[in-house]
Amino acid sequence: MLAGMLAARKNPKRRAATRLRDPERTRERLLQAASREIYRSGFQSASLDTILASAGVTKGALYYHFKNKEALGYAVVEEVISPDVRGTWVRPLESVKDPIDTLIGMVQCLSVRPEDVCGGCQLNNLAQEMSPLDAGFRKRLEMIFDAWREATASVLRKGQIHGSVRRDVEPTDAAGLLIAMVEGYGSLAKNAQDPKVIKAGIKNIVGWLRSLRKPGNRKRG
Amino acid sequence: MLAGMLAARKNPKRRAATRLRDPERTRERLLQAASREIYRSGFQSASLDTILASAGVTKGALYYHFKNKEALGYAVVEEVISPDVRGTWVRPLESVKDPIDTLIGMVQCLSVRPEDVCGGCQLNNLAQEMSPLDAGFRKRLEMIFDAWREATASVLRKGQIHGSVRRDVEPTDAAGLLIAMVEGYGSLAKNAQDPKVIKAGIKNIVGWLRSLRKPGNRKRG
DNA sequence: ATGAACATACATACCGGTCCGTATGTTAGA
DNA sequence: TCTAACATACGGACCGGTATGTATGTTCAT
Repeated sequence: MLAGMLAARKNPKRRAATRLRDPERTRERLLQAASREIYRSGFQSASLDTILASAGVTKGALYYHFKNKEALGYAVVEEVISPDVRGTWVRPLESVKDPIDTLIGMVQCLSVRPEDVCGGCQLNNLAQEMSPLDAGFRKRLEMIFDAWREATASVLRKGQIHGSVRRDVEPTDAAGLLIAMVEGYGSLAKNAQDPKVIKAGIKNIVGWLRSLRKPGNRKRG
Repeated sequence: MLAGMLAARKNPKRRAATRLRDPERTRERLLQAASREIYRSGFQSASLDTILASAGVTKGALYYHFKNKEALGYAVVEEVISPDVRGTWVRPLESVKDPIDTLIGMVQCLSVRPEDVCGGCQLNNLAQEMSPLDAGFRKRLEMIFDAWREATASVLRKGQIHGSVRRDVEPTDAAGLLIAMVEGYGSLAKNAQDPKVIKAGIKNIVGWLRSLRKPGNRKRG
């Protein structure tokens, strides 16, 4: 046990002993490289050779860790995109006081960096490309959308109970509309290749979010 | 001219004399076939062979009428998608009485046929795929979006003058938001592969459109 | 009979995927 | 403890299929 850890100190200065033969790291590098390449080129046009070059490994490594290109894509959805969306749109909604303020803050945190705007939303990109073509992608992506919408609807319901959200708001409808707005503006901005579109979108979405607040509970006048 | 030409009348009864050698028709068939194949598979994955088989011609005809695949794609944007969007979202706004009612009617006319919902919006599909990759596509598609937004904003401005639209509405912002909602719900429905998503979207968009109406001008209580 | 409007055949490049080799770790028996 | 035997983790050549694009032949229309 101990001997194993200390073993093979051949080149103490070069190569931190963990560089070679680190399968978890290799798999993670493949996932990240695939995520980037899919983000740039779409799944169908994503070249495995490009992914391999970016990850610094070869076909052998890829097909050891993943059955095929499709499985690699599924893994990107489950292990890269899904955690990302959860961290951005679901976790911030747990244990929250004012839902509207929180949602406004999240929308205002949408990236306006040109690189992000021009590339679009990873989730939506893949959904648009693959959902009509591949049920495996579709189901995995729909689970992410569902989690996003349900988390938003849930926080709106809590707000209604607490009294900060209008009672005539349908939480599920409003959550769906919010997501449609976010993705819709993301699409327009991606096409325009211009962060100004997203900035205008944030302003308008925030305005709509304010309209969900119960009269008399306004934080800003 | 009169002599010599025995001209090989092999099959006089088949082939109405105008079927063969109709370059305009050939070009149009190529455009329509390309439009369908691009709609199904996206531009990058659209196969020229599939397009040719669908159009019933061969490579020679394609490369006689179009310089390359890119030029064919551009022509689809300009000669198929652009007129389609104009007919659906721009022309109905010309010479209109109540802008809100008209916009509501247009949104309610959004197709809920499974085939259309599952395939998504031609315009948005191409924009999402190609805008980050090809400036030629991007500019052509942006012109279409601009025309759509400007026509909508214009009709809202007229409504403000006429008194049917609230004065605190920013026409350009509202037009952009409407388009974002339409495309956003279209994206969600395409991913869900379920017309119910679009139906819910129509309901919510219509509700938002009603909120733009000037108080006292409501057509419906 | 001459150019326009195609059809045919082919060049070339790249794709995902397979196959086999090999270096590295791990285990088991003497 | 040494090592044979095996499992793991890759490297890299190679293959069939398909992609766009080209070069050239053929036919129709005037």
